[in-house]
Amino acid sequence: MRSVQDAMDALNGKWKIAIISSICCYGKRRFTDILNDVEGVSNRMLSKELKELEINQLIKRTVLNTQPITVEYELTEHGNTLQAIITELSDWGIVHRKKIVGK
Amino acid sequence: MRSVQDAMDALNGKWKIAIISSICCYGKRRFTDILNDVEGVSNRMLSKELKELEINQLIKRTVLNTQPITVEYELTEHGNTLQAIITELSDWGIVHRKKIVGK
DNA sequence: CGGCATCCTTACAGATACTG
DNA sequence: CAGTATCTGTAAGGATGCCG
Repeated sequence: MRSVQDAMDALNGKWKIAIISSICCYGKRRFTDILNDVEGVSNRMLSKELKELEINQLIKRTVLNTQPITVEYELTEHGNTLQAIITELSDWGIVHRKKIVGK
Repeated sequence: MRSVQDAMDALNGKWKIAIISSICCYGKRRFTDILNDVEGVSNRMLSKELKELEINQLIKRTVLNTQPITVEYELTEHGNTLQAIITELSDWGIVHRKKIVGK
């Protein structure tokens, strides 16, 4: 019961799922890349959501020693376990949309 | 991709999952019962979230012809399909909590 | 009993500009 | 490039009171 809330807390915010999907899809992904992948997100929000995902140990942030600096984001092992849930949510979302919007 | 967002939209708000869990757990549940089940929710919020759940055809609202009136809420067939997701979320939430808070 | 109306406070999030 | 800082509007949500 509380555990469901824990899970939702880790995924809340408008962009987290899209961000995870972007990173997951490419394996590794840079800040600006994600900014472009996720339609509508601002750098401010992206920064904030990435930070929260990192705190929750769903993604890993790596600073590369280049000039100018490059930052790579990738899913952690723990982050990867989300895939099953995302898939289920996606499946249900499709059914749900058909149900509500009509076929 | 959008479908995940559709699913999240249907489940957003602070209380929806708890409300669904309450109804689901008992089969049928009345307004005040849910108000007591879900710790911290106000009648204003409960009313609002129930309405949204009803619009999304996840719950069914039935007014009984008593004095004073009684209202019963129950999950629709469509609402019941959420159980799989809620279970998965719950499982993941438990793992996640262990991971973050530490065992 | 089961809400709705109102008021009010805070959290969320966009736009823009700036920094190492 | 990868963010931070600030400023601002909106919306979520709590408290309370009223009504059929």
